[in-house]
Amino acid sequence: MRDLAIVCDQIKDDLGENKTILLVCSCSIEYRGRSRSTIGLGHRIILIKPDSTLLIHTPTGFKPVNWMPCPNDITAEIEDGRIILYSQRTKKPFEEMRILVGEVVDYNSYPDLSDREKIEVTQTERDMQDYLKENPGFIHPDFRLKTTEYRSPMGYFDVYGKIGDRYAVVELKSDRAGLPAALQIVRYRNWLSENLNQESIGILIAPSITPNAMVLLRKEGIEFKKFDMSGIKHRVDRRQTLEKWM
Amino acid sequence: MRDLAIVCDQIKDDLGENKTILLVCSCSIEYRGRSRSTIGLGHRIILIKPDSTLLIHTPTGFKPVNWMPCPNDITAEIEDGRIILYSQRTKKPFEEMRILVGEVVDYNSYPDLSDREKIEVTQTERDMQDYLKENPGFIHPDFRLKTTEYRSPMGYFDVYGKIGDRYAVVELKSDRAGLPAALQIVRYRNWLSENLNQESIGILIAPSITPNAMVLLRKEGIEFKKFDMSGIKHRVDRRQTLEKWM
DNA sequence: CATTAAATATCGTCC
DNA sequence: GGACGATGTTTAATG
Repeated sequence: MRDLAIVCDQIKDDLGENKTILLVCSCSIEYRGRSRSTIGLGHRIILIKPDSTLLIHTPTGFKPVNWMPCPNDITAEIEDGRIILYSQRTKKPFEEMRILVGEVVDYNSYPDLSDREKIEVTQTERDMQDYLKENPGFIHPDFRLKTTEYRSPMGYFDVYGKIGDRYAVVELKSDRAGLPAALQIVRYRNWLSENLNQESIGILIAPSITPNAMVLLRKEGIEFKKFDMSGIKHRVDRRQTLEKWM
Repeated sequence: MRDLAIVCDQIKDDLGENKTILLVCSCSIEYRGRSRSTIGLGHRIILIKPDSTLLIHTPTGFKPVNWMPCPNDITAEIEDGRIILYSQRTKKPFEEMRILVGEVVDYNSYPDLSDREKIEVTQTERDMQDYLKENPGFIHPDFRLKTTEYRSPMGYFDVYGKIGDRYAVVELKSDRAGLPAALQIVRYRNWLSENLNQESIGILIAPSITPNAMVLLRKEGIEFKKFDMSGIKHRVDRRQTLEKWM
């Protein structure tokens, strides 16, 4: 059993020096802000980053059970013989969290963690867009691109152009297209037709589509084109061995 | 500097016993699956949970830079004098990750973390719905509830009922309503009108609304009602001091 | 298992 | 700072 006062002082010091903190302990938590939550005593892993990001993980699952995004102010105090961590968000919306620490299983802090690398992600919707800019024929043999990311009052058109003398709006999804995506492209196409006072074309491009969405597209006369993400060249292909970064 | 072989053996043992693992180290990471990513050497906090959830955090920000949801198989090996963690998801979609560990800053594992508590969250959309069931007059003095969560082919109606001799669909948002929410209620109302062959009513209820969304609602003749979440009684009010759980 | 929608979603980007 | 859309979203509920 660790001496709580010593651990608490350590936390205060580490918070003051913006160290990375890993506290394994039992605790109960109250949150108030965009919503409100409470959870009773249980073992948790508490991670506090140098930027003040606060994450509390239970022993299962992907999502933290509670958290506080940076920037926020974190304080540690002893109240009635127990360590209490309090965090308050320093920008809107107001949010606050109180962690009552029970048993301290382990405490560690790290002063000098540095990470200057940026993650590179490919096979995203942006890659589809880049590919289609260079290969407009995939959309339609006669497709001529006018612009991408056009901001209409109905939402953003991912791709916008002409097929023959008709205007066409193309909606992209990097994963399976569902009802919302189908309704989105219907809405865009209809708005375009009304706005230009001329029948227009809508096309939905995605790796796959749900049955309900496909039914709607057929009914509305909108084409679905399957797009195999794994077949495209990436913006930056960094799939080398990682040796060069070691 | 720790002996890598010993650390690697420790990891193997801890993985075999489903311990909670916290590895602070520099590493580079490759991911392949729904998308594809690489990131070069940098300090990271690697958390492996007893259920095999794998989270890798950089020293900044809320989201893990890479992760693998459970269930997945994790192995540790030494290759060319370096520890390599490899994770492969054991259900669809196929995903895999390779972590090349550089400097090991710290390694800890915990065998017996137990958490049987469930978090209770209030002030969510569900709370709005419960409130409106008990206070249908908030929607309209004459509103008569027929059902909630009605599954229409256009999507789920949060609240469905009648106002006088007209049918009404109500869409709820627990946070600020934007264009997508406005489009949703428009399409629900329109589907209802077409389907019943009778002009129907749509109402959007949320704490606030974006200007674009409001413009659309006005144009479509749909009412917006402001709902102050903090004013409602919660399903279960547990805002007591946390002492009783300690 | 697939579909659907919520979430304290977070994050980036553009206005 | 607000608004808007993508995300390797995850998670829970439902058929």
